[in-house]
Amino acid sequence: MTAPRYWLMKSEPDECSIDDALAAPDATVPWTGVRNYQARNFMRDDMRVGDGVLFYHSSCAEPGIVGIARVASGAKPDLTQFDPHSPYFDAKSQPEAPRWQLVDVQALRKTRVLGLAEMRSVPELAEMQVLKRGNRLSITPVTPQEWQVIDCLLAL
DNA sequence: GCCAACGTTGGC
DNA sequence: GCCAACGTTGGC
Repeated sequence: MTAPRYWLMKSEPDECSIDDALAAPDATVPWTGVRNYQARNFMRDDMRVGDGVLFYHSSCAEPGIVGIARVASGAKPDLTQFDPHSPYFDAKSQPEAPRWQLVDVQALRKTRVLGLAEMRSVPELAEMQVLKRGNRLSITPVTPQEWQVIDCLLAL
């Protein structure tokens, strides 16, 4: 597959909000906690440093896109998988063969909240994976066209 | 390899 | 809190 250049990445604001990311050193955070193979594969196989990221808040009062970020590193092991005290601990993952990988994400700017209802109201965004019924994937590719439309909407 | 049961995600 | 949708597990 050709590497997409744009992504949407979900984060629960209770865990890591756009404000948390912007407040981190270099505004950069490791994208910990992904425990789904499809999402992991996107990070491991398809992301490149500099790819555009739509920072999305999920499981919260106002779900939606809340900021613009970029992929800031290549894939590396998610260390929380080896930490017995972490909720993301995976007893079946061996340090010699880490099962879960992550990338660093650098927040670039906070935007207004582009909520799901508004996204659904835009025909050009109808095919976005995050809007598909039953979608649960925490990382999804975004087309250049979708990126451009969202960029315009965020400027409003 | 099938598939039922179970656990999780996440909007509402 | 509800519940639809989906992924994973494990018995067979």
